[in-house]
Amino acid sequence: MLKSNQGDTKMSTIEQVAKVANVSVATVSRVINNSALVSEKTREKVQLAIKKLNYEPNYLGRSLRQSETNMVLAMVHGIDNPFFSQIMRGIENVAHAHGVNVLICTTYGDPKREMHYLEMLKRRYVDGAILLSCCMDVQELDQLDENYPIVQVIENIPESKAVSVCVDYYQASVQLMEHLIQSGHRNIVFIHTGLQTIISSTEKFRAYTDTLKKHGLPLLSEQIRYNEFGFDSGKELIGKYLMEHPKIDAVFAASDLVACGVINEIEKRGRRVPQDIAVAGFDNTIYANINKPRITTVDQNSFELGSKAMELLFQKIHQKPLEQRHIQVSHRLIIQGSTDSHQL
Amino acid sequence: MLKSNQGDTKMSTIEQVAKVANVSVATVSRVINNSALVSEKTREKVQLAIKKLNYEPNYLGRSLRQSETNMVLAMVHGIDNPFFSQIMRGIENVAHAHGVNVLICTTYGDPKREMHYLEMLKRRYVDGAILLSCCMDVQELDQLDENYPIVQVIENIPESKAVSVCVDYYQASVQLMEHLIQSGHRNIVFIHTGLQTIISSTEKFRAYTDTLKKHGLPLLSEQIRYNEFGFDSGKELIGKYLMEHPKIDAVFAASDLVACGVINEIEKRGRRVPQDIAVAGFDNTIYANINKPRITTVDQNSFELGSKAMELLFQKIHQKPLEQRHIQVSHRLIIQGSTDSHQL
DNA sequence: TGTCAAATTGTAATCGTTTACAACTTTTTA
DNA sequence: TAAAAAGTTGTAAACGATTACAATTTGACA
Repeated sequence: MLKSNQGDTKMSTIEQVAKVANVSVATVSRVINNSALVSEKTREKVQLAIKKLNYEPNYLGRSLRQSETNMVLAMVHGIDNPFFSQIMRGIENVAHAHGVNVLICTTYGDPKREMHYLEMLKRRYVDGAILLSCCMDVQELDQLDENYPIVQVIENIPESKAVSVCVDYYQASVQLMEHLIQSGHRNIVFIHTGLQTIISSTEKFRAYTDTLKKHGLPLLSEQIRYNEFGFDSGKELIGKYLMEHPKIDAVFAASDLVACGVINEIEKRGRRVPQDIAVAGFDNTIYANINKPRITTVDQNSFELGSKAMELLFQKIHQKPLEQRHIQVSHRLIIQGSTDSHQL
Repeated sequence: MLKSNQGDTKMSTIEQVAKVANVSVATVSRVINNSALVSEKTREKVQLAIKKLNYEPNYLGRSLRQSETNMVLAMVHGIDNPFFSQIMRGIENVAHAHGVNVLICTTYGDPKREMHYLEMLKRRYVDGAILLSCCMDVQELDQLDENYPIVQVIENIPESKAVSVCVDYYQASVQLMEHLIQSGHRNIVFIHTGLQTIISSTEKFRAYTDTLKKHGLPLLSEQIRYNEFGFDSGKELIGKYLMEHPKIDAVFAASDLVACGVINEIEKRGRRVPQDIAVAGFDNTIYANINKPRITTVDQNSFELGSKAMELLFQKIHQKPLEQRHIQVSHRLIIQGSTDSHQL
């Protein structure tokens, strides 16, 4: 208990510790950073004083002097996406191994909030940032990248010069489309709910169109702008498509949660999944496994996405040359009941 | 573009701005904080210099001097709980209205990580902290509370003196239990997966036992220690209970995701929900609405939980006297298909 | 015992801000 | 026109740490 604080909660400083221990502040600093050679006797004296005053070094002073904070920022859209959560674990794992704290902040796709939090980077409150979502344009991003250590994960802007870590969305989506087509589906719709500027969306869409063309199948979806990744937008969009194209027999949804919404709406309208309409998602989150039937999806190796991104960020922070600017992580197609009735 | 940086990315300081504008640092500072009276002419001069040098004030210096950072910490178990996500929105809403940034950090129930992040509080990196989860003991929490501005939300330790914001878990759970009993269920099991020291768990359990006793019904569950809030632990636990008590006809699960797991396992074993076994969850998250059938649950008014908590934290930070130490937020029982076959 | 090197400790500058106070202008007032 | 008041600006001391560099102590050795 802090009895020695004599009722006063105010923090003690290195100077007070020095006074109590009857040494100089330099010596106290050396003890704290147990780096330099300090004699055992003085070390003990100082440590006693630190205990007595309940001293904790002030990071602001330290960081100001050393011009590094040992903190990094992770910017996400919202924190309720289990896929992001997995990536965060990868990021945190590597960061903590280096004694660095990870701070998460949420933008909800609002450029103002994004700017607000990015000021932490500009104003040296954190050493670098990992962007899991980004709502600025290419110019802004490039300008940021020129001046501060940043790394993009998953939701990157392809035209930007900034470093990024991703899976091969195109290949993964082609595989998924091929699976649907091989299962006999012909009228496939793509339900996509991210921003148009985002690679994870454009690449999926490109794979969708290319694969359909290759097989001479009808292209039912157009690239659409939409800002939500949710259950309800999935419901709404499939509803619209079912009106336009009643013959739909398969759906490629850009995320598992969207796929959940799609399935919910399809069943509400009296059609069966997968017998009448097959549905596939993306990300391999808990949603894909809670849903009945389980949803066919693409696993993105999210832990590795996160750890790789953090490693790259460290390299940028310490100004080490990067061997490659764009890292690709492997993916895996997981076929389950929502597209394969044998697995029900 | 930062051409004026003459290729050097290094940050410019207030001193350089002062030199370029041909004024003193004090004047520059006054312009930045547009507080004191500065003549229009010099203000323009200074702003020009700021633009020219692409100057951004260093928060570390400022915070060191002002001894406040305008940042607060929100400590959560993990970021993948949609319920937490809602609370965060409440917190952020109030914080941003005051120009304060919210930083989220995750502990995953690991006391070491918790301590690690709490150092940010002790070392003045943030002005205060909101704890949405906490794995320290009462003594540690009380000591923290004596010395730093903290507020607990939902997962609080009841014995602690620290301020907290919660719903009335006891009443809410009693309501839920009464609903189950009125629906004709007699063999009700409680599936609980938080730590024993946590009020949201103990209060639910207390309501469970009290209500059963009141109606002379058998008490099938014992308070158990368990550290996960997940789908799989729900499956595992209900599996165990079904072996011990095959006559179970209702389940009260401590969270929606656990309820999902429970339902999944029950159906896997060939029983129907709600006809054979009714299942209720807690928190009113997206999980409760994705599941088929939809899950009966308790809405906790999560946005208000968050905003109230942040308001309290501001009061503590600014050392304003608190009118009450414990704030209660209203809840609402939501009856859906998992306990009521009329709603299927 | 005196000398020198090694080990330990202290002094003071520094990081980038804010701000009390002093100093200097300009304007107002008698 | 001089004095007082009001409006600007500058000087220098904080904030709390780290770290060259200098100064001191210690111990070994001849």
